[in-house]
Amino acid sequence: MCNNRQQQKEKTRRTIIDSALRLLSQERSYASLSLREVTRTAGIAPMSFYRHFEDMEELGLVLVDEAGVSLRQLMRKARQRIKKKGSVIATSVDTFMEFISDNPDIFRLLLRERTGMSAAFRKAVSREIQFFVVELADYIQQVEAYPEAEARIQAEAMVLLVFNAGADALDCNRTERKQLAEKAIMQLRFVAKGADAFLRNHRK
Amino acid sequence: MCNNRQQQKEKTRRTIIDSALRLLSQERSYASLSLREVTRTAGIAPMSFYRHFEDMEELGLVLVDEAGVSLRQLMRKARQRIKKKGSVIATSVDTFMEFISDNPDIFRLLLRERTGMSAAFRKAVSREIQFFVVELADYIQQVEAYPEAEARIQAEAMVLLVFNAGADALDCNRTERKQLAEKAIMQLRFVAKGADAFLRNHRK
DNA sequence: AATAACAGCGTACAAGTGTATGCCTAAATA
DNA sequence: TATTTAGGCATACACTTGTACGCTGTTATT
Repeated sequence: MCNNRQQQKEKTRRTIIDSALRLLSQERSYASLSLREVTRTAGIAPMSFYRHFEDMEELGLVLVDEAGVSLRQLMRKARQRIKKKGSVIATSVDTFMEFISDNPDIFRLLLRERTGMSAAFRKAVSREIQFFVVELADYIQQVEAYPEAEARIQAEAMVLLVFNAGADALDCNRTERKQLAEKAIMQLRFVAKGADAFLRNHRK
Repeated sequence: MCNNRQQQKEKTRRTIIDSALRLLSQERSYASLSLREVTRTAGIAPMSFYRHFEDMEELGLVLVDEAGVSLRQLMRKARQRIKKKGSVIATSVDTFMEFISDNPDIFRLLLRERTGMSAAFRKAVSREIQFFVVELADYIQQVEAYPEAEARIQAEAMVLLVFNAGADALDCNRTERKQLAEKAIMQLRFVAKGADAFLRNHRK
């Protein structure tokens, strides 16, 4: 019965992960976190870190994975809401902003560290964001019947705008956040309407 | 005649600045640069740094200023070209990409470190980028006669898209860069056309 | 010509870092 | 019950970091 053992290990593993996230939630870049600092706030000895992760880099990639899971939850939630309510754009942006309010730490990792860091890290982050883009591009292709390439380009623009609004919103209060959301919604409408007009013109 | 003295000082000051930029051009975030590392590549003693800058932070802000100067040069060049050639969007994006090719180090600072770093740093960077936004918003207001708020929102979207393309282009070869430019151009056209259609609709 | 200013250097130190080694103890296996 | 396994810890080592102090030698001022 190797249960108690594994449970304990998993528990301290989570402690490490949560500690890193907590440190990240202050104004810190992941690159500036030291192994010792993480173990210190986790309440374990520095060397114990290696029983769970090879590197700080490996921990970082795990954090990105966690963020990816959250992102997919977010997509699911947005889809559900869109089915009920009408406006796709407004619903999506609001859902996104709500998620940022609820668990800001994990989003900070993706949003603020999308650039910087090591190449492996950047690659992992952009991979997670690509899920968003592909999903949205599929949706656009399906609903609007655009060519794949144009749908993709439109989706990339929209995701970029939303994520940027999210990054700005991270350190804002509720009312500022609302303004940012409205701005993003308008920008997305520009893109959507523009793509529509543009492709309608060029379709023959 | 206090000239030779000042000249020499200015010279090593530049050496420090250039060394920092050179280090930045590799895959490094500014926050990860150490004072000693900068002085080492500059070929001076660590303590000599303090004869020129208070801090690494102060050096960082100087670098941002330098980048700001480059940005304004870029704007001037783009305006000149627009007067001669036609397409505003394509000319602007191409000019931007050309500038990134010519002096990538200074742009890396703005593009890649737009987020992250200290609050003072982020503020300085976004201030420089705001110049771009304001300039573009003015242009839009003037040419298209949009309300100020909408012109601003449109300008922010466009600048974000261009800068993002620039950031992606930093580590690309010529042909990839060309593709990114084309993508950005299309995205900007979406925004421009969309804003047009949107505001035409709502103007009654 | 005498003096002040000052850019730059070498040394030194305290604090922080990653990690190698080896021990301890409780759980898992035999 | 005896033995192995493995998570966790303390110690230790070799670095790197920022910066305080005092000294140079050259330049600028008087």
